[in-house]
Amino acid sequence: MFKEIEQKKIYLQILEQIKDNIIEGNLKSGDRLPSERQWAEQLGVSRATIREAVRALEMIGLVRCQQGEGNFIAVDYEDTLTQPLTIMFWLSKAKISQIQELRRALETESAKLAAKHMTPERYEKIEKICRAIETETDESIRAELDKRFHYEIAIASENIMIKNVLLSSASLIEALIKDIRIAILDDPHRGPLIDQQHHIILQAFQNHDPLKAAMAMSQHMDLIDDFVSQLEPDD
Amino acid sequence: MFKEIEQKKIYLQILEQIKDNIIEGNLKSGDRLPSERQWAEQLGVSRATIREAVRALEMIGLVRCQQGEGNFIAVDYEDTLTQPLTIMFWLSKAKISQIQELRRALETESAKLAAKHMTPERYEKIEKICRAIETETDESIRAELDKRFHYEIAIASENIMIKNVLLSSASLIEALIKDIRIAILDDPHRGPLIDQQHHIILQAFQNHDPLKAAMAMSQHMDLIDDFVSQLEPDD
DNA sequence: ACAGGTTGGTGGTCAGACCACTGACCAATA
DNA sequence: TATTGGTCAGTGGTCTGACCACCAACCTGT
Repeated sequence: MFKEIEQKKIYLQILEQIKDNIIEGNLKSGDRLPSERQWAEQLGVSRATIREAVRALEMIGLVRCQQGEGNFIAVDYEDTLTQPLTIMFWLSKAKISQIQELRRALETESAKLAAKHMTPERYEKIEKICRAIETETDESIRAELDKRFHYEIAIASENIMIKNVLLSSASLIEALIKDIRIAILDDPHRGPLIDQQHHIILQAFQNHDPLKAAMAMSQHMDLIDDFVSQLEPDD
Repeated sequence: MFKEIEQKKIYLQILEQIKDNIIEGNLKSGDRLPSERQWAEQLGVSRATIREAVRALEMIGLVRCQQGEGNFIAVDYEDTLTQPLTIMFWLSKAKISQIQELRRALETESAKLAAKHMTPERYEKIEKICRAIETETDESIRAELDKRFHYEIAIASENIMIKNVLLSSASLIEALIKDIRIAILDDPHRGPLIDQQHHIILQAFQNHDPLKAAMAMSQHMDLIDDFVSQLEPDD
C-alpha cells in the first residue's frame, strides 16, 4: 500500500555523482576534485559529510588525498582492490596458498586471453623482457623483470577486470612473502626451468594458442605453489 | 641516515587496530563496536575522525552502520569486494564480457578445487539442488537454485578468497543484467543442455576429478559467454 | 637573478550542537 | 489482561565553526 521511504546516506549519493561524472567523461584520472569547502557549498552539505565521502572513496583507491594540495581522482585504478583484498585476507583468516590459487586462476586465464589477442608489438615487448631475464645476473633486477613479464601479459589479455584483480592478488602475495620472486628465481634448480617455461609461454603467444598458453602458465604456477606450500604446510 | 617521520592518517591507524583485534580474536563477525562518542574518548580523538574511519570501513563492507542502534562488524565478508569491484568496472569502462571472463576463470578454478576437496555431505547437498532445478518449473525459483548450485561449489572449493571474488563478480553481472539467470535458464534450447552440463560437473565431483570438473564448468560458462556476447556485440 | 619570507588556500582534526532513529520501559486504554 | 501509544536515553547522521599542518605561488629585498 505505502512505499517505504528510503533516505540514502549522503556519502553514497556523492559517490553516485562521481561515478556518473566519470562515465559521462566530465571527470577523468588525475583530475582534481573541488576543494572540500567549495564542494560542500555546491552540494549544500557540510564539509564533514564531504569528508566522509572522500574518505570512503580514498579507501577503495578511487581518490588520492594530498594535504595542502587537494583531492584527486586516482591516476589508475589498479590498486582499487588491493586494500579490500588485503582486508578480506586478514579477516577471513585465509592462507597464502588460497591467494596463490586465486592468482593461478587469473594468471592462466590472463595467459589464455593474451594468446588470443596477442599483437606483434606486444609479443616483441614480452620477448624482450624474457631475454633480459635470462641474461641478467642481479637477482633483484631479475625479480623486477619477472614481475614485468607477468604484468605485460596481464595487459595483453585486454581484460582490465582480470588484470586488476590479478595485480592486486599478486601484490598481496608479495606483501605477505617479502622477496618471494627473488627466492623463487634464485634457486639454482628452478632458474633454468623458469626460463624454459617462459619460452613455452612465449611460443604459445606466437602461435596464438590460448590453450597451450594456459597450460604453460599453469605449470609455471606450479612452481610458485610448491614454494608457498613448502613454507606454509597444510594444517 | 634519518628515517622519514610519517604520520599515518588516523583512520588508517584505527583500521590497523580493528584488524589486529580481529586477528587476535577479540573482535568477530557481528560484534558491536563501541559507540562513536565512547570510542572517540577512548582513543583520544574526535568523533569526526572516528566517523571517517567507520565510513571507510563501511565502504569496503567490513562494518555495518545502523542508525539508532550502533556500528557492527559485518556478519560475513562476502560483499567486501562487491562495491570496489563495481566501482572499478564503471571507472575503467570495462565491458560485461570482461567480468564474465573474470567469472569464468574463478568458476573453473572453483570447480577444480571443489572436485579435489569434495565430501559426501557436500556432494549430496549439491546433487539435491541439481535435482530440484530439473523438476522445478517456476523460472525464478529455478534461477535461485542455479545460483545456489554455484554458491555451494564455491563453498566446496574451500578457498574463501576465490569464493568471495567469485561471488562478487557474479553479483556484479547480475546487477548489470537483471534476471540474467532467468533469461539463460528459460531458453528452451538451453534448458536441457544446462541440466546435462550440471550432471557432468556432478559426475566429476563424484569421481574427484578436478580436471574434468574444470572442463565441464568451462563449457557451462560458454553458455553464459554466448548470452553476454549476444547482447553486447564486440566494438 | 635569486634566496627569503609572506600569504592564501588546501586537507586534517577538533569541539559542540541538533536531528532522526531505535529499543526499552511504562502508563493509559479497550 | 493485552495492546496501544508516549516517554526517554542512547545511537548514528549531519551541521557549524574553529584551529593546525602543509603546499604553492607570490612577493621582496639583496
